[in-house]
Amino acid sequence: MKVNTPTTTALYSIEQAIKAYRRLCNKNISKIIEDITVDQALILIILNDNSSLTQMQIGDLVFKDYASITRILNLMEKKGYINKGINNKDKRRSLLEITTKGKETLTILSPTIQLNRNTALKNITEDELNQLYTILNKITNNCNQ
Amino acid sequence: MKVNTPTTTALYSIEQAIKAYRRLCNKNISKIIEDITVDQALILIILNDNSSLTQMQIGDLVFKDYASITRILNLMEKKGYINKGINNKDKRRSLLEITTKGKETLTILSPTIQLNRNTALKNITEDELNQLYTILNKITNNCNQ
DNA sequence: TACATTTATTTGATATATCAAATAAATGAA
DNA sequence: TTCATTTATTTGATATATCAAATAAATGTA
Repeated sequence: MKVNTPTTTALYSIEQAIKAYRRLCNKNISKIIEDITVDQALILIILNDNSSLTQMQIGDLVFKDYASITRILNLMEKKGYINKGINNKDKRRSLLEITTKGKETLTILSPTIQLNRNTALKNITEDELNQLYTILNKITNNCNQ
Repeated sequence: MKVNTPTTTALYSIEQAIKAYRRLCNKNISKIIEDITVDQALILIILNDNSSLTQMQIGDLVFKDYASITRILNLMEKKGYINKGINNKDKRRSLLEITTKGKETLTILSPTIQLNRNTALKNITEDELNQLYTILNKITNNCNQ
């Protein structure tokens, strides 16, 4: 395969890393809580830390299409992790809040989420993390021009 | 949002970068060829450069589940980009080959694929690419332990 | 050879990704 | 106020992701 130039391997390795990380997260999370996905857990964290976010804001935070957010939130409501009402100040918007079950789930998952991050970043220095962050941001900006 | 430690931002930025890159690729590719996706184009490149790969090998190369490979290849065959026969040496395996249409498509797409890579990596030095590659590989290995 | 095990691919079920179009509420301008 | 435009969310259609289970061919072993 002719994919061994720095250009191609770098982009290739991004895909590889994120998939390995997601697999790890999914595996460890589903060991603890059966019916929640990594994406749903992340949204739960966001809803727990921030009040009165719109679905669009959530989508922007997690880099997901608004259509995906609609569907993910519907599933999360069906499973009792969140409540979805209507914002009376602006009836186009929904009013999202985490339920008690959602908060409890976060408490239970919290060590696993931390473990996943630590596992992924084992033996990587803070310097390297900053480099990584800087370079990836350049790529993101380049792509979003 | 409390996601501003180096640990979290780094992992977060991987997701962000790969999504931005995929969006860019999809947008530019679909401008040229209507009915092909980035994933399909990548598999086409691989099939063009390598003969007699199994579906599992392709899956390993592009970090995809074998079930996904089955479905993607079926779509690609339906659209005439590849032929899928049976390997008579081992009848469990399929015999994959790129069609003339597939090769022509690659020729047409080749400049766009190169442009996408160059766009994404504009103003990033080879040193940085190597750093990126090294760090991401560490993450991948950490996750796959 | 006969049977258990392994390997390659497929299928089913469910979740997410993406684009386009639809819906409905809010806003701006005449 | 009225109508066009913008904004937030939803829906439809199709592609991909993921796990588990099914299928069928190949291989190993008694």
